[in-house]
Amino acid sequence: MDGMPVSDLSPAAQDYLKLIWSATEWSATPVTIGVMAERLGVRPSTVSDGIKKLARQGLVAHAPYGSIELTDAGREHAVAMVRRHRLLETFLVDVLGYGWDEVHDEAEVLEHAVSDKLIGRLDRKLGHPTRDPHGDPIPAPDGKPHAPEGTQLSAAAAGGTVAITRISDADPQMLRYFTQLGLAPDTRLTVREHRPYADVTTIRLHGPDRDIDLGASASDAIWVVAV
Amino acid sequence: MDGMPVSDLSPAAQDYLKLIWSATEWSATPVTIGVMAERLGVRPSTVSDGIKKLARQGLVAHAPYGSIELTDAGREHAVAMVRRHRLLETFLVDVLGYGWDEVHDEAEVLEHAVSDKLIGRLDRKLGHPTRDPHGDPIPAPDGKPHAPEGTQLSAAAAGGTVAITRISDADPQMLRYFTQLGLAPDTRLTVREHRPYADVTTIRLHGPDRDIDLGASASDAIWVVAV
DNA sequence: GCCAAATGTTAGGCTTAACGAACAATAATG
DNA sequence: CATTATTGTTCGTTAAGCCTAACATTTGGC
Repeated sequence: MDGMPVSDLSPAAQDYLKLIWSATEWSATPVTIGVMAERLGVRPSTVSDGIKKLARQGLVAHAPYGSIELTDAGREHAVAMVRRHRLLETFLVDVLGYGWDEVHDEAEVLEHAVSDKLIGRLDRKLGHPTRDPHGDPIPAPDGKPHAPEGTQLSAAAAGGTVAITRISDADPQMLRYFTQLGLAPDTRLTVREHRPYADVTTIRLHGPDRDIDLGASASDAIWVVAV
Repeated sequence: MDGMPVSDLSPAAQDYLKLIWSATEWSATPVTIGVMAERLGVRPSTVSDGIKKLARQGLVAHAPYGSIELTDAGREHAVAMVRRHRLLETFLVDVLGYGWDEVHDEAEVLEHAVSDKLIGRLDRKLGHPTRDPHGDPIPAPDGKPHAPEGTQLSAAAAGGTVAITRISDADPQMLRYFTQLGLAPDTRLTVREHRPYADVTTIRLHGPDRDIDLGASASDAIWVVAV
């Protein structure tokens, strides 16, 4: 139902589609021009122009002043880009020995340069992985979503013992902080308490048995599942 | 005397510099606007503009209507790009299992997208290789040339037994043909005769003991050393 | 050594992706 | 519910990198 490979889109178009898809992966917040502009580090006017063009190409649905949604064709390209990004991150960590906090920016550039053939080879080399180094699901070649699991740490019931399933890779700075603390995918911990007005969640790490206070942005970035 | 990493140049500028360097690697033919335009697949006017800009940046020496030469700074960037290209080709063959005739175009794109850090990791992963899959020398990080060796097959003495040291990667089509024939770096053969006006060189492959006639473009693309 | 052919340069346009400024529409507040 | 604040859109520019067409300079043949 298209024939156009994702590589035929401009890097900017690829970024737009990937961002729209990613923004709705873990929450249902509607995607707006402003949010996109901020995350892409460009001006709203630039995004407004760009979205208009994607709409003309039938990749997004967008009425002026309305919110932005992917069409089926647009979603297909977006998922292909996410697959690229996550396979590349996995490669950088597993094969080249990068730290999991160092891979995001590198993958961000590479994802626009690799061919479908290279992605296929990489997938084979890596043993068809289903999770990237942050625990994010890697979509299959056909775009099947690899259903995500877990809830944000900020929403996990106090007292429960959980394992980290994913950590948002949006902020490398934060990832380095987590590394220092010993927080990574598969780390086990107990949720001790949420202190609502301080926006602080206290957790206890298993193993070192250390207590850690996390602010809202940190406990929103960590996804856990009960064990 | 620079500090500017090669990644700060535009992809087009990187291509120009790499091409100028490569053109003089195996022969002393002066580089002209026309040659560059043809190899890059763009119009001479485009190259003329581009070279003027590189001259302003102090990366090439070029007086109007004159020939084109790299400055020391330009050479540094050019060699860095060649290093990237050849390490990437080696990676694609050694790690991802590409055929040596499939890697050129992929590397051509990737070389503009990888970081210096990635190149360093790749080099280590590959065991600091000194030759790429075509037998071309991989410059060291400091730009030291890894002295080339051998002569073109077209210039090798008839009757001599030689080993292939490199095969120009300029034409993937030709590489596929060579693969079919069993010609690759390290292949041993005997030069039987050069027939000057037919522009044909006859060689005998060791092992299969097969005789092969090669035209001028083929016997220019193959470099050999006496064994 | 002159003139034509080959080669190189300049000038003017096009496209993409960015910007800022001015304007339009929607949302929020009193 | 009117007015202000926020958010989104349009429009005119800019910078790269490409193009074509017109012009300039070399080079090579006779």
